[in-house]
Amino acid sequence: MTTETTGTTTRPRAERFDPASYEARWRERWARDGLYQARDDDPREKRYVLTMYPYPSGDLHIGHWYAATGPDIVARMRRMGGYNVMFPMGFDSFGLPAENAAIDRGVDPATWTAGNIERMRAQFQTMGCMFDWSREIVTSDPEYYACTQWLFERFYRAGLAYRAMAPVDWCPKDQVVLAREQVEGTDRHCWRCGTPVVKRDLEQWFLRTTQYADELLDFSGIDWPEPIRLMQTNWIGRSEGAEIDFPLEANGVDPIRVFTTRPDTIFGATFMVLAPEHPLVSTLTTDAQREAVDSYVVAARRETEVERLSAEREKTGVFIGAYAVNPLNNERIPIWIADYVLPGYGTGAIMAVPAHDERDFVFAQKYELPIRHVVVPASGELPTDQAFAAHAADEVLTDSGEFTGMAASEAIGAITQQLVDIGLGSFAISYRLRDWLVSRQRYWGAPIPIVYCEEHGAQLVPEDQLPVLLPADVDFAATGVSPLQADAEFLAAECPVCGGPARRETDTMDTFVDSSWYFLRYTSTHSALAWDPEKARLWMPVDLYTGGAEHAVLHLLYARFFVKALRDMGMLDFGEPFLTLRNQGQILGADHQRMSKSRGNVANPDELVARYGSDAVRCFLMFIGPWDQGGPWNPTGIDGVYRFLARVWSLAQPKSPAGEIPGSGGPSGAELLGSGTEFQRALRRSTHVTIAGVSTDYEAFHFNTAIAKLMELSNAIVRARDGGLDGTDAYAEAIDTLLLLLAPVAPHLAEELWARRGREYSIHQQAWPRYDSALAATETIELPVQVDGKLRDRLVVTPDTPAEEIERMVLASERVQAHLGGRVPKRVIQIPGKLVNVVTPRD
RNA sequence: GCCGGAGUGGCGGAAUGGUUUACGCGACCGACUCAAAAUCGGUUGUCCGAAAGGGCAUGUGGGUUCGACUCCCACCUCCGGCACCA
Repeated sequence: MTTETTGTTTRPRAERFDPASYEARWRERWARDGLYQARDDDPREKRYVLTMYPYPSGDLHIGHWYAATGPDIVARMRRMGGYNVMFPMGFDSFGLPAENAAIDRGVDPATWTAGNIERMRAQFQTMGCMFDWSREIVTSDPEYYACTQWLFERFYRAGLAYRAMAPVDWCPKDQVVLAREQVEGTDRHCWRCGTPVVKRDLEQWFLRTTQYADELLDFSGIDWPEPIRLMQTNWIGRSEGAEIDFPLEANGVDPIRVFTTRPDTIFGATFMVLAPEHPLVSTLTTDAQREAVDSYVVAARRETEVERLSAEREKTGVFIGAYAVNPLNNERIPIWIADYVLPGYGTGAIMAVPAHDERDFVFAQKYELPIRHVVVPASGELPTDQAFAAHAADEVLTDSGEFTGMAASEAIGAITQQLVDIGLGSFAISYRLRDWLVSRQRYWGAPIPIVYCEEHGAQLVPEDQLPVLLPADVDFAATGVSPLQADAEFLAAECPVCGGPARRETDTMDTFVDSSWYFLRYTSTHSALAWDPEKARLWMPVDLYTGGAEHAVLHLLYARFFVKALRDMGMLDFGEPFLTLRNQGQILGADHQRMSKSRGNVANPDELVARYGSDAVRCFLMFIGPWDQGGPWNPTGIDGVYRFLARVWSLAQPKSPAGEIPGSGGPSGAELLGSGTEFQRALRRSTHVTIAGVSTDYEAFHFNTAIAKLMELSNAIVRARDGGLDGTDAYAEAIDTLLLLLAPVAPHLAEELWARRGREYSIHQQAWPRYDSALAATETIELPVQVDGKLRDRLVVTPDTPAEEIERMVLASERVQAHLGGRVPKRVIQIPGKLVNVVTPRD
């Protein structure tokens, strides 16, 4: 026994803080006891907490720890708050890397994936999260993808899956088509490998996401971050306007239908533009113009998507020789083709109003087409030149026949109505959103359950023949052709209608199909059905979903679409999968770049865990800053968090054999008030202020400030100990509360110390500490005193001191008097309990 | 270009109308040690001053207010998303 003279009182030397001595032991115990298994028959109210499952790339990196710890904290707090919490985990295990490994190294994708999953599962387990591993799912298991195929068949039967020839984005490196959402950036590159995509006309499978465009814009009833809602809203891109038919001058041809958001500018339409791909182009082109038009169309087809869509590129086009008629003033309008009009949006044709549309303006200038202003500011000032006039508020129509003088906002409806009345127009809405292209020309995915019969065309594989299994032992040569296409045994099928020979579909599904319903599978992992309806009703929807914001218009949009479609098929009774969504920030490399193997800036948590323990890594990650912000990785501060945990370790060691649980039977706040045990009272105040603060911080995902508050409490406990308070009920209450509040962040340390103090196993099954506002209240407050807004003095008063008394005390203050310098205060502002400000007359 | 988000000590950050810089890192000083590490105690926005004390400071410039990191207007920089969508 040693005696220390400064800082600490005499006590036995504490056992060294060594997380490795207990962390793994508790994890084994928790697993053995099934502590984190969510039971379907638990009568308590359910909470389904979910974090996005990872792709099994091989190793867990620091970002996985960061992403998982946040929801784990909330899940653990909810559980201690009395809820039946499910927090499952699984693997999104189909996808290209496995297949590329097969090509590069000759390993079977299934073997490669299984090995990665095994390693990552073990790494996940070192985090000490309360994952319910009994519900684990692996999307490449035949049991799982049988359900994915079965769901595809439901979508097909509901008319929500269809096959169509379409110009699609093709990644030449990965040899696969991509969904629109998987093509990124100004140079239109592949989301996975970064190679610029090219356009190809291919027959592909689509899911009809556009059917739900309007409903997907409705976020009422779900609590999602504003930026994600905005991104989805912009992606869907709803535009209200009109479709207008422009009859052709030549007889016997259908009119050209355009979409516009500005029908009020129709009197300013001086030419029309069709997309080069527009079906009417070849019929309308005059012989004189045919050669020029044909060569333009061919050139446009050869353009890459990048060149075609670049906004900076100079606009080009060709007059096709034909004319249309403006339905409202019968004016003759020349028809052009130009590739700045896109075939896939609206009707693929526009009325060009160069005075009021910047693109049309540029085009008109280049080809010297007339520019006519038909909308002017209400003040009546006409533009001095024939320049482009950006849209502004309070405009009126001019030079627009009977509509001249009408407010532009009103004219939009009035002109459209007139067109409706004469049968040449309709109110219309256009969306940017396209249907979801789900076919992938690769092996490692769920085969699309379709066969093609010469006589009966595309037919679903009968349900009792599912799953369509991926063949083993296939040849993964880098030929650019899916190995399935070269597998005669796989290709051979039977037509379910006539029993004759049929060819099997060789495309597999986008892995985002797998992840569009995995949250349903967790509710009934081993069910023969995709999910057990009763279990889904019990657990769904997900109460709290967390993950990266990069999925805003991918997974998060697809999953909402899926659930809405399944609801309309009568398979679910809700329309939103995730009630509350929170996005974690991204942990960047030390070089402030995204972590990636190729950059060599991936931080590996294993060394840190070995040195400091899981709890310290968890705490540190949660402490470095706001969870939704992320930031560059810099492990220097971990020592501070480790020291904090070591301090908790030494503080919470039992002084004597385990005893009563103090606090519960201790004096109430009211009894303590004025009891004379002022120091104990101060400690209890710290304890209860911390309960309130940490609870609200966890709930708001403010883990960094929650940990700061726990550090403050531990500092207060150190002072109390040094003041001789250990042994008191207030002291024991502070320690137990500290452990309970710390348990979600540092589950191993809290459990170990809880056990050492002789408390009931497990700390993770204890009730969340109760906050007593009377105990948190203060008897005296320190009021800052300002003169003209600058801090000059402080005043200690009781909260019930009358305002007149405070004012008298403030004005009596020497320091205030010194700063007044003889001036008479103009007024004294008091914010009760907050501050006093003495205002002097202005010079 | 359009739509979001963010700019506070040497560093990560705290405070969303009321004491700017909580909590932590780092640095410096001290205790313990033969010494070092670890641990513990202290100091730490900046300028002037021996001190008492005072001036200045939350990207920039204005405004509202007794009082602004916080609200309003204009601008600068950085990060993310979208990008010829009629």
